[in-house]
Amino acid sequence: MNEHKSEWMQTLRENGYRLTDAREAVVEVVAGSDRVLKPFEVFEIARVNYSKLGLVSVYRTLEKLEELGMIQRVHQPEGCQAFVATKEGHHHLLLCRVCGRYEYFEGENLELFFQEIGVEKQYQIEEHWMQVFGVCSRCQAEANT
Amino acid sequence: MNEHKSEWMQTLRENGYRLTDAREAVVEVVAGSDRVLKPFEVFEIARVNYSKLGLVSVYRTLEKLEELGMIQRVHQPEGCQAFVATKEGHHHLLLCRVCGRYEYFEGENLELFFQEIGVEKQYQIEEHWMQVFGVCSRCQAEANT
DNA sequence: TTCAATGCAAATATTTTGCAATTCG
DNA sequence: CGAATTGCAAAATATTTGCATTGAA
Repeated sequence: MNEHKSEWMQTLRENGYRLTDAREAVVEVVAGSDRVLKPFEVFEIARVNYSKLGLVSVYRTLEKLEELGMIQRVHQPEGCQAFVATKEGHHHLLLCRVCGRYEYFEGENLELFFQEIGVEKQYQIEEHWMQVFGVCSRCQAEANT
Repeated sequence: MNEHKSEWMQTLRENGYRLTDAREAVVEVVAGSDRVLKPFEVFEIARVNYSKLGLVSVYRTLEKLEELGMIQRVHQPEGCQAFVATKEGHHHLLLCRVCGRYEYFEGENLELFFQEIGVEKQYQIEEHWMQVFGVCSRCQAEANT
């Protein structure tokens, strides 16, 4: 998972941001997670390794990571303040309602479909969000225990 | 648009809720709107006709309308605390980024597609969200003025 | 050495809760 | 009448901002 970490730190530097301990701590947690994380969760986890970390720096770092397209916001029934690492290209999210684990999937002709909707409804389409919720295999297995 | 109003009031009554002036004011605004509305916007608009209305009653009424499936929450880049009237069956939302106007569209084989994703990824699919953003024809026209 | 970045505390913004007064049925 | 609902004020949450201090380059 953490192939992302050095890459993200690199990108931050390239965009004129300094590489601080606080940023590294946040990047490490988010880049290395296979689950959706809320700012406060990132704070709690990152703080284990870097106790000086402040919650505000978590918010500020997440903001930059989102701005640079490394992470994206996830919308869930329980709230919309969680993030996941972005994947190259345009992909869609599949989320486990129980544990928050996530995966990406591709929607072949969806782009075309949305363009057609735009023509039909006379909207100039700009973007689309798609998320699918369910229970991942591990959580299904656990439920049967 | 306000074919909904009496229908919603009816449904509230059928579910054991009382028909109060506060509820009527909120229902009238949300049922009659062709745009996405935030709780505070509902409050401001509804208050014009019913000045005694409190913001808390708006929240509480919206909660009930959502619970009974008459309205649904909309997720947007700027926030996720807006609501629209629900449409029968499962439809997807097309939203104008500029004015907040909304329309529904149908996704023919999408259900099947999501089931397939579930099999492939071994997820037990429960629900999906899809929203498309763009600029509606009226706002496009205005931009050229 | 310089200025971006930090962490704290305080300020905002949003939503929820407690409660006495009101009102629907 | 009695219970559900209201609106206010206060509390709880979540996020942002101001600012003196720290630290990366």
